[in-house]
Amino acid sequence: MLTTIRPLTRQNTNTYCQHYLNNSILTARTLIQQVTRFSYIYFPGRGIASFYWHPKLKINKNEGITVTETTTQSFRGPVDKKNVTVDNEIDKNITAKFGPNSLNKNITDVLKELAKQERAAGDFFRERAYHAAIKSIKAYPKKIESGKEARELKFIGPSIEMKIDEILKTGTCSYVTGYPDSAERKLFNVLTKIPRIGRINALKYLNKGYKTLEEFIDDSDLQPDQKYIIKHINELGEKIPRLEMNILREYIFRMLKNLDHRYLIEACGRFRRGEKCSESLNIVISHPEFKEDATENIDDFLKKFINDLKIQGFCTEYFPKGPSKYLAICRIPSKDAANPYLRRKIELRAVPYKNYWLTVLANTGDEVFYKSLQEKSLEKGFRLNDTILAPIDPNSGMVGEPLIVNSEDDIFKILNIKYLAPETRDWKSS
DNA sequence: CAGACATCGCATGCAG
DNA sequence: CTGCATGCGG
DNA sequence: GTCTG
Repeated sequence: MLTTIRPLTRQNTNTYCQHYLNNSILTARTLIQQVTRFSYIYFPGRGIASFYWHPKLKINKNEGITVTETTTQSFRGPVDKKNVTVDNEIDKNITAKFGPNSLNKNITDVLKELAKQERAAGDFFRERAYHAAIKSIKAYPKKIESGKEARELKFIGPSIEMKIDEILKTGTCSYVTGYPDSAERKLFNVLTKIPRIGRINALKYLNKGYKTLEEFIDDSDLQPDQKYIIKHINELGEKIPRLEMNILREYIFRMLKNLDHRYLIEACGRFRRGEKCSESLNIVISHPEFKEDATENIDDFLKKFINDLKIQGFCTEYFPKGPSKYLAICRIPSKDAANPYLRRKIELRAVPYKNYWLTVLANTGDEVFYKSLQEKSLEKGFRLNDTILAPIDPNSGMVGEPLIVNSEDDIFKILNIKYLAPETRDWKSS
């Protein structure tokens, strides 16, 4: 037996480092990547941008962290001249009631389309600019009668002013209609729905000469999950009605509670925000006994659980997306064989108990709301993501001890932000 | 009018 | 192997 | 795309 000879994995050869911004343990490789990629990082309350790392911090999974040599090296980016001011605008937006203001839906709908186009085109800043404009218009309590009137609002400049005039006149905008809905563009839109195919790869495949999905599915580079999704692209593209999401959720919920009533489960995403339908269901699972330092147990649990779902026939197929995260294709068992339920996408993940509410918050979204919340947290001197809520020392920029979070409300309380019900977190759409 | 705006951790691929 | 670039996702 | 200095 060649027990002494094992393949060298990349992980074994890496030196691990501690990221001073969020205390996460990263490989030196990744950390250096981050340094080069984001040459400066803002700290709240001061404009200094710096980055520290421990190149000699080594991790052994069994023995824990051993510091072989503590060299602190700092990278300094350009110094930010302007003072970071507390932006009352954002505060208002965060805490204000965000009731649907459909007075100017005719305009925002077109702008939303434009934002979508810019995203597909890869222009992140224009996409963002349109979203800012939409937000601004939604907060405006009157019906907009002219581009000039809208120009007074924040984030509306000369370009959008013109577009609004056009929208008011024609109901649409030549930038929208001017985009030909060609076969190529349609294929592009479908391709980007496939996991791990974004706009770059979609373009690459288009340039390779694929004209239809049928041709594309034979591409040898495709992974099983990609092939499966292509095969069922229409079925899986169907939106799940809320009622059905509830049944799916209930099924998993009962399975879990039968195992142990202490399991925590939350269906996040659009479902939690109270929307009528969604393309997938996003489920987060935890348990008080899920410890942060024993993630293998959590991985094992989820693996077994999802396998059980498959044995029962509820889950027809599943694809790992990481050790504690799966894409499960599920179908509600139907008594009427002639009318089976459709296959649905369920994102299942299990997390340590400490991260449960942070993960739920992050996964509930929407994107725009959560991003604002993260920005707001930084301003208030906290680091917030799906694994940590911790104060940042304004002088050193170092992240302190993670705070204990036992509910979603805790997070809002710590940040001193009024709790927002999930239903009101719909900032991007509607 | 030029430059800022920016989740970030991770996988992957390339050149040397 | 290292250094570097870049795409993706949620 | 808009905003800032």
